[in-house]
Amino acid sequence: MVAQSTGADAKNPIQVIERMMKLLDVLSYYHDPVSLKQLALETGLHPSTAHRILAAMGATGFVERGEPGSYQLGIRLLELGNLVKSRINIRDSALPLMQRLHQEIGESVNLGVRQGDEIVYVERTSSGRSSVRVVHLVGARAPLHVTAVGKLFLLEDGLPALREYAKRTGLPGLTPNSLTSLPALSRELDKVRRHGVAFDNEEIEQGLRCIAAPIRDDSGDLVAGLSVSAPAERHSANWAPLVKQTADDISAAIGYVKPDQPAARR
Amino acid sequence: MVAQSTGADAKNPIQVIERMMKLLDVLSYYHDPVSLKQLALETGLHPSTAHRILAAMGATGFVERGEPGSYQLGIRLLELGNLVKSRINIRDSALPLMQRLHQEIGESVNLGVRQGDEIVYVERTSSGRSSVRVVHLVGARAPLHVTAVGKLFLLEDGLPALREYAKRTGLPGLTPNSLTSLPALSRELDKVRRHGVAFDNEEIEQGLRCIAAPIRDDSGDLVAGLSVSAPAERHSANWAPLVKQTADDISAAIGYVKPDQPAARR
DNA sequence: GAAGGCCGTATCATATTGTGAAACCCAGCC
DNA sequence: GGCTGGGTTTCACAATATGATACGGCCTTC
Repeated sequence: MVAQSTGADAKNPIQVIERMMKLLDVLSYYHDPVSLKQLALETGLHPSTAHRILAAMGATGFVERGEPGSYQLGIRLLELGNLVKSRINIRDSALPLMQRLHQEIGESVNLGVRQGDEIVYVERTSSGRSSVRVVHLVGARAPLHVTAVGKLFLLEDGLPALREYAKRTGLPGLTPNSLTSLPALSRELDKVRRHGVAFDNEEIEQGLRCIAAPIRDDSGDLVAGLSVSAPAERHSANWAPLVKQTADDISAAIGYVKPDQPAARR
Repeated sequence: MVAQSTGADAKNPIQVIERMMKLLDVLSYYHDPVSLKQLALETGLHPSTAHRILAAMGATGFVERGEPGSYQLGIRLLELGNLVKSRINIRDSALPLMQRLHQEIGESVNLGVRQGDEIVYVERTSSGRSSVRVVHLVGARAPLHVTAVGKLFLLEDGLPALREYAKRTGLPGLTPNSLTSLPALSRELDKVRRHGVAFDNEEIEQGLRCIAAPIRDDSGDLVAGLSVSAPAERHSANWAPLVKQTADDISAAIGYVKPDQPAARR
């Protein structure tokens, strides 16, 4: 008797539910149907108990039974998942985290999405703290290759698409620092890949620098970029980890899970 | 005491889980955050009980708490849902149901997906029952406008795209019955829309008729068509409901939920 | 500004609920 | 045929979740 539970328990989260989650964890770990024995083994539950819980979940479509004694995640989860997805909204999910970042850094934090060959800024922290309020109003647009956020998208596109973009747009320069040649831009994107964050070093506007990190949705698609923009003299490269972390947090909030660490919680 | 449960219970599906599902049902019904009271009311659970269960679910990400006492479905469901989605495979899900249909009708049952301007058949029931085995081998291709399955996709595309298709392909005819003019094809698609199934009346091959119904995935996209093909003399229009039903069953199996009846189960 | 609701959360004795050892059953295998 | 090894079902037991009650914010009302 008594739970010989492997891990620690938070408070009193109804053992049944906790066990249920354990089972779902195991099921989500193996993409193929799992046998009862296996489940019982890995969760540390009695086969009997596991069976009972699984049966209950089966009745509601949480799990499906193929061969008797063989279980896998059920479509009901897909239904519910889609419901969640439909209510998720990047701006709303991002805003609180953006504000947190804004508190920490004290500079403008922006959320930009791609629209064709441009980045459009859809959200911006609007505290009055910073006296010199630089930059992008909400709704502002800018070419991909001169913005930090835009570079994230260009990298995602891959080299062939980058070439087309270059040909299509001619890579216009807005400041002396703008990267207006394909090789220069390509090298820059390589840097972005290595760092996981992108920079804009006075490429769109003199005296303005940016750092941006990618935000991905539940299917792994790059859906937005989070950027901090500040006057060049106040800019600090130390922000990079913070920006990246915040972007990751937002990604998580909208359902992104790192490819290597699947949905399993434990 | 005693469960004053509204509905009937299957066997002994662990009350807690059943209750949990009730809560999820209510949560999935309202797309916005729901208050504890509301939940308790609609599920018939004691506020205290509801609270406890919700807390447990909250600990695992099944539900999220915004304002205290305000609950909504959590991202964990999205994670699990995506896992389910990734393992779902139309062919595998469709096959058993196709075989069932094949039993009932005794004619070839085919599964076709779109590939550019063609339908390609990716699965076919292969019982030896019917001596005269007509039709499409797996892997066979055919233009959209002369196949029942193809018409489903053309209808989905809408009129403008249909015009482009017509211009692009020239609507070649394969038999005297083929519809080779835009007006004729457009009228035909109207029929498809009204009936919910599409027909092919010896349009691809003399003496061969088909009925097809649409298969949709969890996001409502048309992903395949299910068709029954038979020699014209054996063909029966009575199959239509059966084909439609089977296609609907397959859709359900891969996560499609009818738009008007959301994920709620009860 | 105090009183009164209202709603979410925490407490705790109670008995209803889920538990798990053992029995059962069904295949497949020696 | 008997045996092993899984899945499923049973059942007496007590640990478990239950829900009446109490608590504590917060807002509205008077």
